[in-house]
Amino acid sequence: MAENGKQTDLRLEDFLPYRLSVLSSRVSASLAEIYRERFGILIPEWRVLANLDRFAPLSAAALAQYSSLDKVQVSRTISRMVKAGLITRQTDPDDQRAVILRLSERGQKLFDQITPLALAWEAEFLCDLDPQEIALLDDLLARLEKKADQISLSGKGRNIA
Amino acid sequence: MAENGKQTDLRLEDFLPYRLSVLSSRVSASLAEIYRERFGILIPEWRVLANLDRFAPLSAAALAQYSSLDKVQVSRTISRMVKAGLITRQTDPDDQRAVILRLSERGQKLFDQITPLALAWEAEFLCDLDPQEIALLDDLLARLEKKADQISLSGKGRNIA
DNA sequence: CGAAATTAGTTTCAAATGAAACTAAGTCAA
DNA sequence: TTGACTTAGTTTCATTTGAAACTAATTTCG
Repeated sequence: MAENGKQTDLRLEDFLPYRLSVLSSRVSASLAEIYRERFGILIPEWRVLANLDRFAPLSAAALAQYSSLDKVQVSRTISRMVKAGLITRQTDPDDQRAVILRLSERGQKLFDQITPLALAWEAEFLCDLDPQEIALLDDLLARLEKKADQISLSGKGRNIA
Repeated sequence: MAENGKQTDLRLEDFLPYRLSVLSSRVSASLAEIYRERFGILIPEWRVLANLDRFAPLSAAALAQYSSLDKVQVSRTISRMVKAGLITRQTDPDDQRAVILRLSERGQKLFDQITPLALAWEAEFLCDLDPQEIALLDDLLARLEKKADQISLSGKGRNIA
């Protein structure tokens, strides 16, 4: 974040990639603690719950897409969640390679319990910003997300998960 | 990011912790590729270079503080960098437990080479925002960083790295 | 002083990660 | 068809990670 126009030194704490990394890590760590302590799940489980709540039935590949997890993570996460009775996994009759994933009743209930806490955490996190500032942040992030997509894509054919 | 006031559903792609995590991952992956391909170093190395450039001489503990790395990461990173001839590590004569870390000439030269590319990457990343928007983003992030510190600290006595 | 507690940094060990290999199923084209 | 190619998801294996244990040095205070 070049506060001044031509910056010759580099202050790491002003460098946007560093700031995003530190901020994101702290935010994730704080939320992960809630998910784990109160509900016994990890962040990938949370992402799966949220996406199946909205989009089920979903294949593992579609779930990976929606949740920004790679296919190995998805495979392991759904195995854990099936074992824990949070989701159901059945073979797709139209394509025996694929699985059809849905929330179980237990998974739905868990998601419904976590969601208010997650939203409350977010609200608390944003409580010093007024609605206009939140809308601004939303817009700025959306534009940076778009830019990051461009940059990622230009970085050869890597799949960014 | 509750665009609407009382949100009953949860769209993961609007959930700020998720957005930060995905954005940060992509940004870090893109930069890490530059560091690795063109200079053969990892992100922890980059953080060490940047902090020693500004603050050397530094102990490992101080470096951990400045770079938001935990002490194990710092220990391993400085070992790699000493081996690669990028930094020097000497025992502090005033405290034989502690080390005194400095950039070597080679490390300084490497840092001076990487910095313009890192800043150029950041400039490219931000190129769709005008200076006023960048200042705004800077301010919003600073406030969220402060909030994240509060939340982290309140989460018992965990050391957040 | 000298025993207990603390601190700096390293090492160990068990868990998490992800690239690449793999299995099984489906598609395509000759 | 049927043999080559692609795709879905899982497993393997080597690497990365970080908490906890450890070593060595310093500080505290009885």
